[in-house]
Amino acid sequence: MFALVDCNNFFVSCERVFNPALQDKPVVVLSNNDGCVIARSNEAKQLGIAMGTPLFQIKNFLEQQRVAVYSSNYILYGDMSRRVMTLLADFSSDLLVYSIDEAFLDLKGIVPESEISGYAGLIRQTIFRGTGIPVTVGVAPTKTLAKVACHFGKKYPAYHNVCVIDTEEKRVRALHLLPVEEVWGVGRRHREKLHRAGVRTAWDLTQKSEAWVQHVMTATGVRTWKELQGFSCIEEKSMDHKKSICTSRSFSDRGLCRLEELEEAVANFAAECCLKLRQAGGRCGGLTVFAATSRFQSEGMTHVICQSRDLTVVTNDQQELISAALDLLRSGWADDRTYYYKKAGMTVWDLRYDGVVQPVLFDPVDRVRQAALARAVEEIKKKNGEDKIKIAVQGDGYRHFMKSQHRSRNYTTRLDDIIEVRV
DNA sequence: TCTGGGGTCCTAGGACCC
DNA sequence: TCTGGGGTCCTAGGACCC
Repeated sequence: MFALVDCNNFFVSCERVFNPALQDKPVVVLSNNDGCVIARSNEAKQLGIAMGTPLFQIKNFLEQQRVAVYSSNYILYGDMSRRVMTLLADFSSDLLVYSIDEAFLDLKGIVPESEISGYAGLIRQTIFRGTGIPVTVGVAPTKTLAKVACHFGKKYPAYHNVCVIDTEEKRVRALHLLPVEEVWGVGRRHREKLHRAGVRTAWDLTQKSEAWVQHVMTATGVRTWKELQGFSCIEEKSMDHKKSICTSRSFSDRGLCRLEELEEAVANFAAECCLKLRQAGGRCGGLTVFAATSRFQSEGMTHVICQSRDLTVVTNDQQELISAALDLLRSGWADDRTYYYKKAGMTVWDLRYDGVVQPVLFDPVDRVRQAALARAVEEIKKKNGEDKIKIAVQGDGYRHFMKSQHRSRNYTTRLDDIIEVRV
């Protein structure tokens, strides 16, 4: 049996932990740049606020309804997530962190089937007491069915956020009640195709032949189809060994139009990628830099820069990555006219985690000096803080190009932001 | 005026090999 | 007029997830 533990309205719940006045009130959290709604409390959902709604479209409505609005605070959410996952690790040696707010636990051999419901309740209670975050636990023989269980655990209050699918009867009943588009792995495109074929519920999908599912939904769809029938076959890999790492941002207002501004942004993206790479203990064999005008820009005003490059020697050196990223940006820069770039970013790929570096005979880079410098910089950062030393081109202004007007404090990671309690 | 960020997997088709 | 057969590898694009 697998348990899926899913934090309820996670980003909103994080804000509520440190601001109890938000309890029972409508709350939304915005995407970076205060662009879209990406998390909603149940009260906000009841007001009809849809996931992904652009803020500007509902700004007045939010004010009228006295909805509390927060910019996203990923430092806070990331730290709260880490706390939740740390507690979860005590409940199974086989823990798979699936996203910032979800994890699968393999319960095989851990608890007898008759006690599973109680165990799930204990998980819920432990996480809430330890972090203040409410979670829902869904338990079933496959990960996809655990997702189904979790869905119903949230939907019906009588379950008290714990739902177990442990009999054939429960499985069949759950699948009949579940619209096919709610199934994990069925998105918008597949929903349309399935509806046209008369497939409305998860049960309907299981009644189709394997060949039909393979044709309509390819190999991933077949796995979903099997999982719904109770045959476990989705082997989610742990995210420790990512295949690529990306850092990207949108810019506020019209965007950036000068090369120097974009250079500053890209240098910071490269530095951020490098930090993530080092924290993961990896090196990369190549990189891509991109910048694009708004998706909503009228025709003729659009432009996309997207330049990639292999590295001759795998690296996680900050200077080298920043320098390579800037070369790529400049090589894609359009001189003929002015464009307003609304979004830019960088991806590193071909990641290696084995520490093996294959040298080349005529390497233009002095690796020994490079490593010595990187060590010195790292020491300074460790002693004085991550932001205390940087490459000059990173500048100090690029964050001003991004909007974040309703950010909460970093209650759990910054001493100056720690919460005060008066008695 | 304004519209997120970060990932994964699969497949078709092109390029190339002998 | 007519143009083989059997492979592998890579990549772009599509679909999905949170």
